[in-house]
Amino acid sequence: MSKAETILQGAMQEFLAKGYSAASMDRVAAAAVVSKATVYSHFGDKETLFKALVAQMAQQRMRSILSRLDYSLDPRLAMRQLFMEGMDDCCKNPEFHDFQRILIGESGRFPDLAKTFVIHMSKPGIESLTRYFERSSVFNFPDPEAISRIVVGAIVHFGMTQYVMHGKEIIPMESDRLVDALELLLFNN
Amino acid sequence: MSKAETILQGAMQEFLAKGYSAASMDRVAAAAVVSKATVYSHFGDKETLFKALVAQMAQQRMRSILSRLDYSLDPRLAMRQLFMEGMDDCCKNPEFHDFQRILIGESGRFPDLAKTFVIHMSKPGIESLTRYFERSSVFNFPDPEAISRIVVGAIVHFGMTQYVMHGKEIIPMESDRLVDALELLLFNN
DNA sequence: GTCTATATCGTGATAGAC
DNA sequence: GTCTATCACGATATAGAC
Repeated sequence: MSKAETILQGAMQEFLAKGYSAASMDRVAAAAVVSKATVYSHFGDKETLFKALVAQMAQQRMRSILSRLDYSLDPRLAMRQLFMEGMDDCCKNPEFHDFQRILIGESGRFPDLAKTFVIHMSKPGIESLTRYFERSSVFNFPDPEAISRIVVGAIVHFGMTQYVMHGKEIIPMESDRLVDALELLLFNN
Repeated sequence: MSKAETILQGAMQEFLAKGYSAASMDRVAAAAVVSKATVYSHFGDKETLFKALVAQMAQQRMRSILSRLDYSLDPRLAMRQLFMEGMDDCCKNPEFHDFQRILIGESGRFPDLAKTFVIHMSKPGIESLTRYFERSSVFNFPDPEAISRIVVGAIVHFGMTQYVMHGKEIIPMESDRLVDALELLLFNN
């Protein structure tokens, strides 16, 4: 593994755990088992390192979201499968929870990072589902993109409330119930 | 205005703009036009001040969410009105965007604050809409609470993507389209 | 390229006068 | 209760030896 990769890995630990401002370059170096000067020679400063890290994480996540839709399956099954996988992504992945925390938390001071996330994750996700609605003869939505947004929003927000915001015990709900309800709405029972 | 209120107002400025870690007690004192020692004499330390501030903001927001549902209206109109108001809350309110950023951003290190938000805002919102679904004879959802979550999630996530995450220009969409689509799904045409 | 050692500054928090 | 002045610390960033 190259030194730059090692540093990024150390940075991931530190930034995901502490957020941008509270993260310490000392601890980044320590986690990467490298001197602090080495960190600064590879990435110019804290902000640059942070942006490189987020770009890398977004890229990794992007792969997993593409070509999730199986056009050969029965639409009802294809949707169920997609919703389930989306739920797992949003719910069973503590590292992704931290990623959301830091991205949203810093979206005020790092708007470009937030936009990168929207461009590489939200947009492709919404668009591929929209295309599926348009192409499948089962659906006849007057505004497929709006429906797509409702579906994605419902799933993402569920993971957000239950896990990122620790609402799991306060307003408990099995993710299957949300998937069933989505199916009911989309297929009109 | 009492000194405690003055301090909280200064703290709001600083914390909403910078987040928890990057916020400076010096600047809080400066914004409140008070000495730093005065801040510390009223609120013991930075963490306590932060929690007091979030509690106050949550309480203020809570009021606006209660009793939003008009049972005397035609369900279709009542829903439209509710969705529109929810959209405005989530979209047209920069201060709320910052509030979401900080709450979510710090939900890892301040889980109690996140839970407070869920208890006082998410839960009542979802429950009151669920009750409406249950009581209105127009709807016959097998799982009203799940439907309620879909609706709330779709609206909150829309504001999140378009405004908090600056996706407005990247994946543009009028909020009316989402409201129309929600109506279509709920009323089954 | 990588290290050790250091410069410089802003931070949270407090002591003590009034 | 409120101020001024200050402390001890850890932060980002860099200089210079190897």
